[in-house]
Amino acid sequence: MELVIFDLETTGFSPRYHEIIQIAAVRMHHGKIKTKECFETFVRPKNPLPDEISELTGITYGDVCNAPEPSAALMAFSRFVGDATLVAHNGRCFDLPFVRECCLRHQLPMREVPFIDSLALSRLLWSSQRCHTMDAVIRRLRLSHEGLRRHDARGDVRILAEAVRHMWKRLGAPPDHCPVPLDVGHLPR
DNA sequence: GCTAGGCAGGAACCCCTCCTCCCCT
Repeated sequence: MELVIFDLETTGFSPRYHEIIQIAAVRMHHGKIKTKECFETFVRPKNPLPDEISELTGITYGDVCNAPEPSAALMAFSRFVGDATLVAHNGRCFDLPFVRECCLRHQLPMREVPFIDSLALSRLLWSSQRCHTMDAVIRRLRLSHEGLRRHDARGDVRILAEAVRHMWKRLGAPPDHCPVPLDVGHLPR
């Protein structure tokens, strides 16, 4: 099973009012993380970066001012994904709606892509726990994020890939059998 | 300064519905 673990940084929580400013992804093949097969791009927003977003993510105007426009960035991301299954943390309610809204806004034709929400892996693994944030998952798995910046998509996606690998293993699922039902997302064609 | 929305779990109630919280930047 070929997985592409991805993460977005945005200017806020609402796909309708906010914009994607960074996309990062890493490929996982048969349960092995391919650290050299990664995708990273900043995305140029139409509106100025809010100060609190720069503080949170470390992303500055200098990072995004000459970055690809959203449609070019998403098309490149879609080519990187290919026929793989997408994975994101809370992607069903956050990352995928942002991608879909961006496609609609830029009138990009879309294709369906299989998708796994790592939130579902966490809820299945620690069903008695209420908190399933990325930080909680990292803490429970005792993962180190030394040298990786949280809230930078490049750092988050590497931590998430490790987390997915561990949760998958702990759930006792073989690398080619997803332990939770597959969902569907959209990417530009 | 505002902004989403589907899910899980609990209360109240006997099987659903409603409510609140969660989760992402």
